[in-house]
Amino acid sequence: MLIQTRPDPSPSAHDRVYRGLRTRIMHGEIEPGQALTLRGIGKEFGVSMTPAREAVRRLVAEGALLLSSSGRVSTPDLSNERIEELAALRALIEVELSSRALPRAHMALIDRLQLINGTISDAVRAHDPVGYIRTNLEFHRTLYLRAQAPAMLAMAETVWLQLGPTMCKLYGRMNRTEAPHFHRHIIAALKAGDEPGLRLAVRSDVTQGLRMLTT
Amino acid sequence: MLIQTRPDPSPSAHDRVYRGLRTRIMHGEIEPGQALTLRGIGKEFGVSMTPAREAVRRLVAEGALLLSSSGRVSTPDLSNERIEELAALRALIEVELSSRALPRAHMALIDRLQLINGTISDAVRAHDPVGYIRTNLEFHRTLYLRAQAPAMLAMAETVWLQLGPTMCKLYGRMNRTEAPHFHRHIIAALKAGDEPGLRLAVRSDVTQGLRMLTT
DNA sequence: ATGGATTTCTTGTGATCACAAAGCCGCGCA
DNA sequence: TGCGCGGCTTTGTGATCACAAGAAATCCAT
Repeated sequence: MLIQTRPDPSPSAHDRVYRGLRTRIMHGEIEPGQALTLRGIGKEFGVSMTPAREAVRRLVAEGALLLSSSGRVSTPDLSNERIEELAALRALIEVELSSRALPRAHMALIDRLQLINGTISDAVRAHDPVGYIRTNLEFHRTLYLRAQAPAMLAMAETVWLQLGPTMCKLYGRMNRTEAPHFHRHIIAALKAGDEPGLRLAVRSDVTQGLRMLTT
Repeated sequence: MLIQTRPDPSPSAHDRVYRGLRTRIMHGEIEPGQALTLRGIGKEFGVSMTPAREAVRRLVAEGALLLSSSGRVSTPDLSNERIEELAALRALIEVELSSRALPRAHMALIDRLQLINGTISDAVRAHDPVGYIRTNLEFHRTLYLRAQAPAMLAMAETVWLQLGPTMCKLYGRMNRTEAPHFHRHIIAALKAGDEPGLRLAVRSDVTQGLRMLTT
């Protein structure tokens, strides 16, 4: 069989599949318990089973997917204990990240955060759960990128990934009326250079968002 | 991510390769910068390239291996900033784990920890770096298992994994004279039920062990 | 019509192969 | 002697295939 001429020079096939699935999971576009098949993934991304399997294996290793004993793959349905753990991890890591970002947070960053916060409000008003989750993550990531701590950010994103399907389930059935108000606390603490206030605001935002996840 | 405690009766090929490489890396048996080949790994474990590639991809995703732009795979040589980040992560996560383990730490656990600590001293006296690293990790894991927090423990192990080759380089050229004395502080705090003391002891043990890693 | 057995289909697993790109070695030329 | 340069080799990538195990559908007997 001839190699199909792909115009993409840099991204390998498994990487495209991995990124595609990853963002879908992190943004909460796949609900918990949904089953996936390697051949289906391969057909969707136009590749064979081999890259699909590698991408799935990687996501399983990161806790974003669950591999049943028979090898079947699906999105995990988290227990309340697991959710509490992941929320605690978010609090630990993201508080540290925000604290490290504070000294480098200049006005341009704060402006961008306020802009993103406005987009969150738009998504809330439009009752768009996926848009809400995606923009909310963008808010946090924009702040944490300033921490210049890639290993910590990767850890935080791994936690987000594990919570993705569960957040899909939650925000699907809940109707927010406004953007999370702790984001305003975060921005205010950044403006004031108030580190204890920032830590408290980030911790509150993370735990408040996940307290309602535990049924 | 190795969450299930029971060994699978029929471990698949990629899982055997993954576990084999993982323990070798975590125990510091591979020094940083060492190159690996898929065919070599496959031959070593008696499998073809496919499971070897899946295992390598998984370890790359966990930060235990580095994939160069040309696809070559090797153990990473960490920068000082990265080491500092990982040390901070260890401090954050392991302090929390020890704190959660404290209420469940009974006498049998403390006895086991003291036994393991004795084995660490033996490894130090025998100038056995790999044995020292392995037993040291066993000390921490034994304590953290009591926290009943598998997601957090998995995160901690991922950090250990990333530090494995670097610890190999360090402990190879350093000659310890005694077991880490903060382990005695940890055991004392466990006996006394002293949570602040335990948090301080764990944090000290982690950061002290990694301060000398930054060249 | 219903429950159990059997067949069929689906799905994951791992080996193998063709191919491309990167490394490596040695030959030849200045 | 130093430096390209062309070929050979090594190595990763992804498609394809045979196989086994599980799930689903079908069929037969009561």
